[in-house]
Amino acid sequence: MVQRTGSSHRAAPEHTHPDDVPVQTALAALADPVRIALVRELASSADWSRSCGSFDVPVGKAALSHHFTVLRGAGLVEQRDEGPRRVNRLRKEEFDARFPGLLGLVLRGDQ
Amino acid sequence: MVQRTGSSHRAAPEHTHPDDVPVQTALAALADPVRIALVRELASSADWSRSCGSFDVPVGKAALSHHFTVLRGAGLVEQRDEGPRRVNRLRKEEFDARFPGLLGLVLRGDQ
DNA sequence: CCGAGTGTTCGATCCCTGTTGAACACTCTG
DNA sequence: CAGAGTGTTCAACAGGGATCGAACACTCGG
Repeated sequence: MVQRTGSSHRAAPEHTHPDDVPVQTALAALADPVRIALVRELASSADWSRSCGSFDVPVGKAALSHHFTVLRGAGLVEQRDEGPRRVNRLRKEEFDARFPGLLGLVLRGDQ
Repeated sequence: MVQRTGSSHRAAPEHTHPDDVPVQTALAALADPVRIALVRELASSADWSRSCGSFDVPVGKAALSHHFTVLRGAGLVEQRDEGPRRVNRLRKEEFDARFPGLLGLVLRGDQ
């Protein structure tokens, strides 16, 4: 069996590199409880191991899809299609190179 | 003549120490163009040298007053009454101790 | 004591963002 | 090819935040 992981007929999600993200956009993306939860949960998981629906947040899938769009637009998350689901990866290195320390502040989690 | 600087009959503004500020609040406070402008302009001025009305932002004084309330609530700004006006100080050290690097990211100003 | 200057508060408005349910699109399995 | 699972898009809605003008409070200088 061939592993066609990554070559779907679906439109690939649009990504924004952290280098192209204004500070204000990055801050706004992280100034939301649901997205903070997503980023934290994502940080404590292996890359590409979590599909969008696998997160423990109290919102429907429509809102969830919206939040991932925001995270992508802020250069925080990279997504890839794997069969029927869309798996995620936190862009730690790239984002930290652009905004040193910012991600760390959010992940610290001391309120 | 006596310098009564600081002892007015006006209610002193309520301040929040950065240590008591949640990350989300700090991020939300900085995720606004007007407040970013205020913080930047404040950073390039001497402490207590700027009154609220002396900032170059395109909003009326009602909105301006609101923004300073938000900045105080995020532990970013300290205010003191000097006669008829309220002068400001950016809480660089305290805020940076609580959120290392965050203020620096905003002050960098590379979009 | 009056007036100018400064800042806050209040009410109203507007817009943006987060949310939902429903419909749709795509993938894989039987 | 039907159906289950996953995620996006759409229209609609609600809530919050930013904004303004007006009224008010306070300080200082004539």
